[in-house]
Amino acid sequence: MARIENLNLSQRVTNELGRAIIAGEYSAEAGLPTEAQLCEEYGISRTAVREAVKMLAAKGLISSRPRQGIRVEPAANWNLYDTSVLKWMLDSGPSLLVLKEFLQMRLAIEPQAAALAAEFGTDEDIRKIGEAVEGMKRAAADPDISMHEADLAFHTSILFASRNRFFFQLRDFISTALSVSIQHTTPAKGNDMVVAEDHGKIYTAILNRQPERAKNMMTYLIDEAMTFIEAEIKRAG
Amino acid sequence: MARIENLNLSQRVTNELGRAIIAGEYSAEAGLPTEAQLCEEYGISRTAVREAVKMLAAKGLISSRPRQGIRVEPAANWNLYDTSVLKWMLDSGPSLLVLKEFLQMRLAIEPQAAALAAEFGTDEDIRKIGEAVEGMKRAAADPDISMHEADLAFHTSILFASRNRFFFQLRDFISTALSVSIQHTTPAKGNDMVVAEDHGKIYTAILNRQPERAKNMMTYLIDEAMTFIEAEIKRAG
DNA sequence: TCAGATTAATTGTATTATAATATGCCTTAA
DNA sequence: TTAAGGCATATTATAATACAATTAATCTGA
Repeated sequence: MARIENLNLSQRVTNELGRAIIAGEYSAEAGLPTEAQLCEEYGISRTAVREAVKMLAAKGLISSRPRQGIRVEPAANWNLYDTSVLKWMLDSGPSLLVLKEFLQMRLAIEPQAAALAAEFGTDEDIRKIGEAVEGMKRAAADPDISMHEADLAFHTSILFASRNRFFFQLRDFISTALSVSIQHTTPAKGNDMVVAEDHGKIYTAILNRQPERAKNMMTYLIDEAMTFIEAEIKRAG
Repeated sequence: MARIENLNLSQRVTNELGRAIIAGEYSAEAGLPTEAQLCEEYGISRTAVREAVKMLAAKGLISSRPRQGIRVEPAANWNLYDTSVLKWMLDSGPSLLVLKEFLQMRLAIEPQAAALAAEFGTDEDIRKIGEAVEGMKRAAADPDISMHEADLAFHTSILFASRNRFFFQLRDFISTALSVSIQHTTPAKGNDMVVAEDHGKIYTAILNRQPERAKNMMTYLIDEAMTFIEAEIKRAG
């Protein structure tokens, strides 16, 4: 197995197996090879294999029992809010369908997060949102600055400002969804300033402690992307 | 360690350590004991300890590196959407604050899920929602039947009907949030029929394919609980 | 035909040994 | 005195082996 990055052996095996499971390379009926077979296949010790199996089990992908072997759990049990699981999912091809599901989730989470930010965010929290908006405006004006990064910072800062750990916990999920979304919806870099200003309106609403307005502005923002994607889905048939 | 249920050794150690970490029994600075110390403390082999450590690491609670030992990860990295993690959190005392956070999340997720169910749920999906409502009505009329169970079935069936795997994935989270909510908000069993009928209105809206109405009805339902909790928080000071 | 015992396959746990990693100390030279 | 580099050391990472526990499948006997 190629040594990639700083990951240790069991982590690399976890990645490889996780990816394969989600890609559907092991059926739910047949399950995975036995520990012994995996040892041989990867040329590693049982220790490493077992640790990988435990990590995947902890993420809900598999379960293992004596005599029965290692089984693939139903996809409904996979912890999709685990960063690794999400990554493996996207490795298997981010279809337009998944993108739509992402946007449906964002439409639930982010407007509510914006409202909570307006209600409960500290001044410092809100200042950070403002900084992100400034970053987006600079990026819109200067092609050398990354718009994507500032965009992520904006959405993450709102989740943080919601002062609700369950919302903030979704930052990786939202970031991933946003990134995938951007890949599909950004045709030209012409309207970057318009986008930045739309984000600015959300910031202003939060700054002025207007939860409903912040929520509506955020809904609008995500709905725009949704409209775009639905058109694309229709075109793709 | 007491042998509880069918869990094997490493799973029991995982539970015990997970609970302790979330209860704050190990500081982020000091971290956990070394593997060797944990072996001695629990009287088990390093194999079992390491597998527990790997599982907790997979859930974002800890990380371990050579020479450095086992560190507690910042709480922001804990995967709160993992069923076990959520359980350990509640073991450490479900405060009114957590309850409020739960309701804020439900207010984001469930109305949107109801709207999606009205738009995309299959007839079979919606039939199941109807069954859950019937179950609630029976429970409201007959004190021998569990209202709680039917209530959970209702909310879960809507998540399923959303036809979005990310919403359905939250069924454990929502169920937990709902259970905690019920423990706090159900004083008497007098208004059970009213509650069942409120749920029935959501079902009817979904059945009639009225996403906006379904969303609003669900928002109303959860807002009721939120109002109750906010009053309780104010009273508790 | 069925209940119960037996067998065998697989994971679960323990033990020991060695390797890899990273921290902090120690040495050395500028 | 201080900074760079190497060395010792603590801890996890990996491997190998042995045996125990679990459970599915098979066999046995009435």
